[in-house]
Amino acid sequence: MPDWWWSVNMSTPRRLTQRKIAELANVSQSTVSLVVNNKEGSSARIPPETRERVLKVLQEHGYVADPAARSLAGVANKLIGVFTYEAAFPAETRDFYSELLTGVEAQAEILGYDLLMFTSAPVQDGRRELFHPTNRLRLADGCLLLGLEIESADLERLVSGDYPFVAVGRRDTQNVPYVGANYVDGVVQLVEKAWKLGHRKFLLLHRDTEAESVADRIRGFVRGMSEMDPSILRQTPISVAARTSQDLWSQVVSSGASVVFAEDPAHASLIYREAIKNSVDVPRELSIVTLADPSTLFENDPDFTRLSPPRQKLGAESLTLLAKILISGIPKNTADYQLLLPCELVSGKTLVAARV
Amino acid sequence: MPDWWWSVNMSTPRRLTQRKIAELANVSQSTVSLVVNNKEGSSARIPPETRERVLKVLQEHGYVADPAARSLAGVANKLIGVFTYEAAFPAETRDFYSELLTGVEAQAEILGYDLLMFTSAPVQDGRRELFHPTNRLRLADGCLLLGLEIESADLERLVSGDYPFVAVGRRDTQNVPYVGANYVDGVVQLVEKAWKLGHRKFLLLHRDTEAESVADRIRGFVRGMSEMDPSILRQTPISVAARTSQDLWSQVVSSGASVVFAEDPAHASLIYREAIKNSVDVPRELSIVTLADPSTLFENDPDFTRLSPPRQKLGAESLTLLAKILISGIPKNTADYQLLLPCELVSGKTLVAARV
DNA sequence: CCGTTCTGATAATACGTATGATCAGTGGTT
DNA sequence: AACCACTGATCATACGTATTATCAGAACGG
Repeated sequence: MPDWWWSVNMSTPRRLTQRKIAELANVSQSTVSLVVNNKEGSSARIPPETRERVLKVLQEHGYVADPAARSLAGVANKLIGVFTYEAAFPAETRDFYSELLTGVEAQAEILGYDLLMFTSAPVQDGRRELFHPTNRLRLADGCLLLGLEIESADLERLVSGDYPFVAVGRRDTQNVPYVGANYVDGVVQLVEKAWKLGHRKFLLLHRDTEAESVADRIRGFVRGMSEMDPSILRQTPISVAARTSQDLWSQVVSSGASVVFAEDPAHASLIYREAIKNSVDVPRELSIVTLADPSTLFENDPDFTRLSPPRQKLGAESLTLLAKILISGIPKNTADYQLLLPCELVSGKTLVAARV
Repeated sequence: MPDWWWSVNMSTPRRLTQRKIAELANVSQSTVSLVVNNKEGSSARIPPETRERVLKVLQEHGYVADPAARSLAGVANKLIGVFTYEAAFPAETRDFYSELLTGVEAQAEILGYDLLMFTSAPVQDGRRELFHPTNRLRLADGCLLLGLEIESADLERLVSGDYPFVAVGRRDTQNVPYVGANYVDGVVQLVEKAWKLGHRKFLLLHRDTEAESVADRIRGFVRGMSEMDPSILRQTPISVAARTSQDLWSQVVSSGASVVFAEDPAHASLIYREAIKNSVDVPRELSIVTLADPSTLFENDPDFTRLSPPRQKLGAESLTLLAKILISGIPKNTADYQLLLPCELVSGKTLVAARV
């Protein structure tokens, strides 16, 4: 950060304030406030004439209340914070966040919320830090948390701090409101489907992470396999995907699998390319299934048979849930505030009957 | 103002305030503030012991200043508003905004700004309205304006209202600070290049819009052509692109052009497909040049020879410029605050020598 | 005519932070 | 002793809005 930075001085051009409106309309500041907020009833009696007069002045001068002052006075600001553990827009992370944000944005538009992106959070080890000395969480009415992995410590601190928030994606941490994708059931279905197509030799490759969304998919795989045949499950390799393309391929070959479940589409893509290189026909000799939508970065990918988490809907529903929480207060029993949305199953072209 | 406004009540869980810290550290609130803001000098004398003691309490309780209160007290909030005339994240507009926002976000991270996306602005005729009764422009220190077209009225109002802002993209309106792409010179170069390759029959198709960025490209085309040969320019059609694929194609055919300058990559894409359909070889029989980067939505596009506006850089530089304005105050002479960045010229594969 | 209720509007205050003005004390100088 | 310079810290106030309590006057009922 450049060092002239902190010298920022808001040479505030004097704001248009309620007091000035009051002077112009020949009333008191209180009256203006009451008119602005459309109050009426026993405690705020304003006859139509006066109201009109004030409204006219307000209109003419394009008055807008200072949100900071409102906030300080205890009024919600219709401001939702959005925290992403990684930069949200760059190409690498775009596929993941962009869809979610599309949903969030659309819903924000509908519900009348503005979005506060916490981009100033200092980056530590490639990840943004939620709780830093100058975090601005409180500026927002509540906050959405996005990220493959979310620090459990952060979640606990938010919960114990009574801060209204919603995590996007299922979370293991206690009392965390979230909206996630139902990966378990989705993967179970995919396993069933492959099984019915005659596959018996499976391989599951997944990313090396503790993320709940990945764990859920593994869980779904295990459940699906054990529903089909527990003894086969026992011989089925479930491994972290290798780093290099070649190693990945040898994982596939040495497993002897007829169908690979690649949790990460990027891995599916690499495997597919290696298959071509090694003259292995996909899907006739090897079926590939992936458990998320592929990145747009990988062109020339086949139309993978896959699980498609409803990312836009996840974003939209998260915001809706947060709005609910904001209105009805922090929930005691968060179980009511934990939502799982079904994944779509995309047929694609990379899963066909196993060869006999 | 909508009437749900007041119904949302922040059941504020009592904040951790400077006063409480003060009690715990046995000092006054003022002292805490001074420590928090790291003040020193003649007007704020705090001996190391006291400072340490206060810092320790601050640390232990994880105190964070209320941004609303700070803002009210006149401190800049390091908050930059981002206004897009269309939704920023959806696929249709993603190509345009996403690159810009990537740059903005990266720079915001560097300069320590948070971003406020004005998503609550009501949509009128498919476009968001900047000045609406509940606009929250003032919540931000300043604002970035994104959009192919920007209402001149909005710009004037911002200027006359002394509101710090920067438009992304060159603007005709007086006294508007902006960071834009130098389309004129870029297109001139492209014209020269085509000319040197022997092309004499040109066609320029552009979108039907008053947007400055489009006008600049047309201007560049005209300048380039007239530098080559004014008499040929006079015979060169410069038209609004037709709506349908077929009409577009007949525009191309009837012009007899050996090279088409398609301002909008989407048009280039359609023309390319029609060419294939009509067994016209691109680029050997028809060269195609486009004046922006193609959308990722159109797959199977060739590698168009094109002008590539530095969108990420545009975003980053806009934020930098706005930051400068915030520090040094609203400029009187905005000429110093109008920046044009050079476009990159991508060679691509769709412009080759004209047939003799 | 007096107490009561109702009406229209305002005064006063709270929200949490930043900062210029101020104050009490201390040590030094003439 | 009177004056000054300096230190450590606090007081008081401003920022703009929301809201409660209050007030002056009118209308009303007995």
